[in-house]
Amino acid sequence: MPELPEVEAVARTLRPLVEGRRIRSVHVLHTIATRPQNPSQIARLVQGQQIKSVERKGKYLWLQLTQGIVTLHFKLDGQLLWFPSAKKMFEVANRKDAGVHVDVAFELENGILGFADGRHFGRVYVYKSGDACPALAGLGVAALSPDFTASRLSGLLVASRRPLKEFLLDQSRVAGIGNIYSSESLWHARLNPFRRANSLSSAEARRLHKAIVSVLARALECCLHPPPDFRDASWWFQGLEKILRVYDRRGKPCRRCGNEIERIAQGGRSTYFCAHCQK
DNA sequence: CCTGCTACCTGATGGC
DNA sequence: TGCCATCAGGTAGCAG
Repeated sequence: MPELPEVEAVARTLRPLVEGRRIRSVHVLHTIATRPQNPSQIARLVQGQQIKSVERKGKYLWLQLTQGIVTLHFKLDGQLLWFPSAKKMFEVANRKDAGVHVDVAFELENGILGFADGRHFGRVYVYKSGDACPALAGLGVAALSPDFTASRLSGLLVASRRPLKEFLLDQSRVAGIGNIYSSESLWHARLNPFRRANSLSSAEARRLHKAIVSVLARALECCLHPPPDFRDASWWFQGLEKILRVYDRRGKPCRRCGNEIERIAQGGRSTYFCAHCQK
């Protein structure tokens, strides 16, 4: 559930399911998801603890325990699954025919929370506190948080000479924007992805801020209707293509000016944009 | 410090 | 149909 809106929708769906529950045990089924932390280390820190809350910053999700945290990062394809019992989970998980790859399972009083990722990119780590997690500590201002203001964005832009597209993907500056919503935000702001961050006028910076906020908010609404269904391993976010204006539209007409949408590579990732109306 | 490149995995898709 | 190349919503780590 890659970018901020998807992870936020997951967080909201997860809260009523796990908040206040106790973690009876942890099963690490694929150690690649937790390496270099080992299963016994994880079990020792987590088992028996209560989940006080579910938190999110950028694309990171974490379970706040009585003491310590469990961070979850879904990378490209990771997802959460919910099973009524360990028995039910092992009936479908990690069998050749089923296509359900649970890497880590948390056994709670009311069911099993599985972290699943067939590609094994996603990661689950345990820390004694939020401050002890370097990845969380390195995140910049959270997009959609009250701190993410136009002037805050403007200050960050001025300090960077990177192309706008790469600037937006840098989680240490603004946390939560990924490859889809960076292209979308630049299209809405009518800004060319090659423009240097520090070349923007203050009016352009405000335009970009407004575009980011509206793109993420709209995507979140979409991600909540319908909300994630952890009981269905084949479930995925629906209908996002309806709200996307440029992403994955190479060769199609720009919805603003009719010019052909281009796809180019920046920093090894695809950028979609309209060369005619994004200046 | 900053930037650019590679690696990490697996599965789906498209061109020939 | 088969095969190979390319692509995928992300980030850590490393070299320069």
